[in-house]
Amino acid sequence: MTIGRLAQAAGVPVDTVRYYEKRGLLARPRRTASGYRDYDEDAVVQLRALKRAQALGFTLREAASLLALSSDHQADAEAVRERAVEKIDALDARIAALRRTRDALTELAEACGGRHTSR
Amino acid sequence: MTIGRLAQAAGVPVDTVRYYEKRGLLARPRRTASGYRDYDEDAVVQLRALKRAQALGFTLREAASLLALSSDHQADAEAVRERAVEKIDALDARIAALRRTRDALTELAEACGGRHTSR
DNA sequence: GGGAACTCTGGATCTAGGTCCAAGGCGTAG
DNA sequence: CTACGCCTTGGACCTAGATCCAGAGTTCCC
Repeated sequence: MTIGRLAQAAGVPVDTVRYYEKRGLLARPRRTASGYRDYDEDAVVQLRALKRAQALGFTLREAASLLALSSDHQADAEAVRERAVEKIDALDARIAALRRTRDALTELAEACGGRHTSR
Repeated sequence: MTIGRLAQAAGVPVDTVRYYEKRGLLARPRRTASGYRDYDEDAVVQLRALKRAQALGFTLREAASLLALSSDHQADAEAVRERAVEKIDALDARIAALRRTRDALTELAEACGGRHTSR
């Protein structure tokens, strides 16, 4: 699969794929005899996952480390588990903070004669 | 209160305060006869709130618009309520997405012989 | 009154995360 | 074989969000 097809499949510009490779966020693909990058289906999955994590507010570096976590098959399980637990705690903290903001806004909406049913 | 004291109180560099003012994210303070910015206590609260929202992953512009929402006393209540509800929906979506990521990591941790008790 | 510490403005510089050429080499349909 | 579109690299350029000067004026404290 050429870079153009990968980009299309993942919904990102071609330049972005090359940029991620340069930053070390995406594995370097094989090359064809003529030097073209040659990707497989896994690359689409990885690229989509990167973009998803990024949309959640992680930096690219963080997003990459999240992905690396689940695909690192040679690290020993205990180490992976530890890093996963750290990430989980960080996520919990963020979720709690967002919830507090949400609740503050709900109060505001209600104070404005709100008809926004609390979920 | 001088810019230095404000910065200190809010835990940000002085340059950042001036930068926020230039970007229109922070109200322009009065000036002393000699031209020094002169802030009151409200500025500390505002600045802290800005930083808190930013830490949650909002851009500065978004953070400012969140704050504006609750301190806009001349807009009519209904309009404020509508905007608040929009923000709430966006927050809910983000919280849900973070929770999905969190759950995926929990599974991973458990697959690694996890002893991380699910909360 | 002297000096350190603070403030002013304007502009240069930095990182992250992209986006956009230019000049040239492939690949493929007709 | 020729077009036309895709691919290559390198480097310029862009926005957001700061951070860091320089050169000059102001305040504070002993």
